[in-house]
Amino acid sequence: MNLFSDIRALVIDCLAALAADGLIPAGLATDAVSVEPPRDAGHGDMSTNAAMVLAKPAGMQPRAIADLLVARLAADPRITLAEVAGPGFINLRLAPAVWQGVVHAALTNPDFGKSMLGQGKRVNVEFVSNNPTGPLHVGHTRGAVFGDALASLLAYAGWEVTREYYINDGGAQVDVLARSAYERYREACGIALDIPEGLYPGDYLVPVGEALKEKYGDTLLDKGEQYWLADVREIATGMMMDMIRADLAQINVTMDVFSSEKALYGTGQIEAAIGRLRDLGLIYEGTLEPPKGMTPEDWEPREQTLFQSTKFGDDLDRPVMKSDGSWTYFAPDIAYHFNKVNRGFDALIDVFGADHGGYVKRMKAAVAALTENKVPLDIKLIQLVKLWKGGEPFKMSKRAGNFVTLRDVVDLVGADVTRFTMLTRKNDAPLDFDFAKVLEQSKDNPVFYVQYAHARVQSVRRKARDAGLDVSTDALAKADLTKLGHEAELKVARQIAEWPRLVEIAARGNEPHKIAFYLYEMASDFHSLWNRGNDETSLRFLQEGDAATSQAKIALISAVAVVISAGLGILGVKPVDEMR
RNA sequence: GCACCCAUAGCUCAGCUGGAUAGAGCGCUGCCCUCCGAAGGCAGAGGCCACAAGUUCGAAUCUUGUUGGGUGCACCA
Repeated sequence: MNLFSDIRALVIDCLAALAADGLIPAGLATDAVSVEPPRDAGHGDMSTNAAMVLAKPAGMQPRAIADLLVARLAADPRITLAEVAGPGFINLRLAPAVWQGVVHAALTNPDFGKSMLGQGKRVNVEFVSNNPTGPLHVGHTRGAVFGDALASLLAYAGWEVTREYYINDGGAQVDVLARSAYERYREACGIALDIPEGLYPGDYLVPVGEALKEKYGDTLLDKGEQYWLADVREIATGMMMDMIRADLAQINVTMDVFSSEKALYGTGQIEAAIGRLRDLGLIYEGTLEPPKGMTPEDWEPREQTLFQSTKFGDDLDRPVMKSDGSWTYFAPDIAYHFNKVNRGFDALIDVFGADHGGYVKRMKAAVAALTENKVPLDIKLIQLVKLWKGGEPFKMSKRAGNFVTLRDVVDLVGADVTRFTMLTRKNDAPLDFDFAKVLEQSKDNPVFYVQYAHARVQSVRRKARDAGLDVSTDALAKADLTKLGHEAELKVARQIAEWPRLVEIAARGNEPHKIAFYLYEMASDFHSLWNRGNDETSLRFLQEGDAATSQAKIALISAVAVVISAGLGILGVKPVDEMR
């Protein structure tokens, strides 16, 4: 159900009919024909650029095509007015019944807004994916919220989505974790704590130490790490992953799949992935030039096994094997992406922190090479979150680790506010998060404003029901929407009609923030329509006309609530029914 | 030195993959209540879309260059 694609289909049909009649050349490409809401509502409900984009290939004046097209379009019952304007736009005015149909559909069709854009294809969204060495902090939170909302958006737009977490447990930092946990184990055994430089000091490892004490007693004391490192690493990473899962649960993020980097070793998958690149002639032994302008101090030329990523748009070829013969971090990453491809995904999305920007080209190059450009990889970079409180930079009271964790944020403002706020910016723009402002009950706080709109609709419905109006879905579905005619009401109807289209636009660009902005606009349109004071006066306003009019009004605002609820659902925010 | 991201109203930011006179909120100015929710409403001022070329019917949007800010740049993940 997308009014804009319906009307676009109509335009295309009319063009075909004109071609069939020999009035315009046959076989013109119509890809560039679009139907959009005009910027200025005074221009009509919709406008199409068809005449302008076809003028050149048809070898005709835009005006001539437009005149022909207008005549055809006007014959459709949905169109009440079609006229040529400006350089060749065709502005369309739609019949009231069309808008009523939209409101009706929003109320009665549970799939209103959903799209088949994804055609049921499988997409893998990989996000968070941080090292299992500690709790999630604010930066991870933004990535988590973004990835989760993006996944929901794509699901809503017709993709089959897998949410995936890649556990970076193969590198040196999990050894550091194990050593840090061992210090906590000693502490649990009654030995004074003295954490060496370079280890993780966070007190979140205290329970790990205790668990180790529980399991091993004091048998690990005074033993070299060759005796305990592997076991302690296993237990510590396991507990860290439990903690991370619990952190994610705090903001209602649930992963479908956890993949482990470590688990790739020894399976032959890395060798297979690199082998495939080698078969493609993209692996060679070579020596890289030092980067100009900033040669590292310890630079020495060394021969490495390199992947020819420059063939796929990277700036340098990248090492997959160190000079000592072990894999670089890039190799398992290639294997992991190959693994995802082999699991049958039609598209891959990675959500990275902005500090991994330098990694994007090589990863895309690897996937492009492995799949011969068949499986697209989109990488979304998440910019930093700056924390504030009432306009002042926010500092957490000192805790172990000295960073603000996901739990800190959720404790202060709750999961819903956290999620919505994190989505009020494009992923590639820095985000200001002000603990005071996000809780403010005012118009310039989008979270509140949207929730308030939803709550207000529910409140009006309750009051109307108590006053004896039938507000059941059945009754509203039959409401006579021709009673709606005020400009503010039409504006709301137009905004509702925009919803399915916006979903597709947001999904096409992997941009969930557009949902948040849309919801704010929807709320704003609703509030200006319903500027009738409190619920009591709202009710009186409702009852001003006859019962049919009242019902039409309720139908309209109920449709607003349906759309807001759907949008919040994508963002992973629970709509509220009552403001406190 | 190279690459990536960013640059839009005084402030914080949208801007629909190229559309018409560039939008919103806050702030500012003026009006509307002063008994029912002002958490409002109406109106207004405010712009060289960083700069310069190019592409075409048409550019904030695409290309190239310049300036200014952020990030990252070989055996760390």
